[in-house]
Amino acid sequence: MSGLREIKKKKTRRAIMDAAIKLFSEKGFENTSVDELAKTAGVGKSTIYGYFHTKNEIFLAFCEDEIDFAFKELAQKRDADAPLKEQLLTLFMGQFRYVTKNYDFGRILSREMVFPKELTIEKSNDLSERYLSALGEILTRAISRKELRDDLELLYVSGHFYALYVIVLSAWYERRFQNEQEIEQALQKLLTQAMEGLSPKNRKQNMV
Amino acid sequence: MSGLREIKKKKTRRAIMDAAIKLFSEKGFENTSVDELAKTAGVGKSTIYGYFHTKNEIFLAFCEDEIDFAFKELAQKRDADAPLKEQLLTLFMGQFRYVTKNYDFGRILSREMVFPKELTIEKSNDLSERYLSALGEILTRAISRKELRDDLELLYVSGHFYALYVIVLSAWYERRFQNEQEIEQALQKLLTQAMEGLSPKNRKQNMV
DNA sequence: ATAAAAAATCGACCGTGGTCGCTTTTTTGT
DNA sequence: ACAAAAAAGCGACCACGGTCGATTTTTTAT
Repeated sequence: MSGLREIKKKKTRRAIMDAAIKLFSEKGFENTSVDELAKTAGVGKSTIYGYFHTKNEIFLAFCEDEIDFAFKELAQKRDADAPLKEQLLTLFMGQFRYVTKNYDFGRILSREMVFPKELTIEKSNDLSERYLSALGEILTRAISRKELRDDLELLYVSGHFYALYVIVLSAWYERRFQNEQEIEQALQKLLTQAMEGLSPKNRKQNMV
Repeated sequence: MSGLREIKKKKTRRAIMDAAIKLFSEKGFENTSVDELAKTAGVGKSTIYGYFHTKNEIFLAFCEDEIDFAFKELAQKRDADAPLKEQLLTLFMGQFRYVTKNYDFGRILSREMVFPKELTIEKSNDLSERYLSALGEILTRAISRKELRDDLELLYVSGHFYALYVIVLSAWYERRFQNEQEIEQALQKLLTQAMEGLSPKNRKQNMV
């Protein structure tokens, strides 16, 4: 038979992840060494590297779980028929709060998601995909409500909004904003700009 | 007198930077160790840390020089009265080419610029400032030519465009695009979206 | 000119992420 | 049932980034 090996692998992986969740949550990513992780998981150090390419990749796996949770929570409280801008604001602010709950946590995650290293591209893309599909869903509904142009590629619209979120997050890490409120205002302005357009030709009324 | 100390400091700094330029260019950032840097510069290792907080910060200083050069070059060949979109495209594609000349180089620089660590925030912001002011200049002229709305905060418009550039760069690092041409097309689409707006209300004609 | 204070320099040292070659466990083929 | 092959596990080891305490150089004050 051949199941045994697979079962053990699952178990080992689980043990590593459990150790990661415990230690990262307890003492943060940077203060947890791989040696410690190995010891806590009850495996050898190189065993860990048989399951993950780098320490950062362990972190991404850890985030996957977390983000899953955060998204579910968000999905619950979000109103699928609220105005687009409002929904985007809720989504992004939720993510912002989650990501910056811990300063370093957010930076590491963002770096890895936005500018991944070769080794972590795969894991990183899993995460990005999740963002984009959450966005895509919101946008599709907005299109059908005629709140959004329907002549564009969805991915580029998602990308556009996502870009604005990323730049605001970046500004936060550059210390251009001090608090959540400033972030929200900035996001608001940028979203409005995106909707109305930057060219003088198009702007008219932005009433109903 | 008191000049002596300052003079020596200048010299030491220069020596470190020269070593950095030499070694980073020769063998790349990741393959150059600080020990090596110290030896080449003819100083002790900790001396280096008296001038820079981290290895990454040395890298940023190195980039400052490089970017200076790249911008100057760009400024020469750019046509200050070309259509806005064209100028932005030239600027961003120039930066893209420069930044991705070496894969790792670009990633490290981007990470540090977009999501800086506390220690490197200052240096990182110097660089961002340079981008934003280059952008600001182009945009100001575009506003006076009525190519751009004049009722917005300049920083937010710069930020908006910069965001689009960053997201395209990110997509490149995520391997969503294969070559320069795809990058350019994507950038083009996004810039157009930004100008025309994403709301169905505003879009009309985009002729003269 | 000289001594005390301040600043700069140094390399031995530390903890860490990641690798290497060897050992143990599981699978496959007969 | 057994041997050979393959996979998974291991911890000693390495190279690197960064720190520390002691030492040297420069400045300041008298």
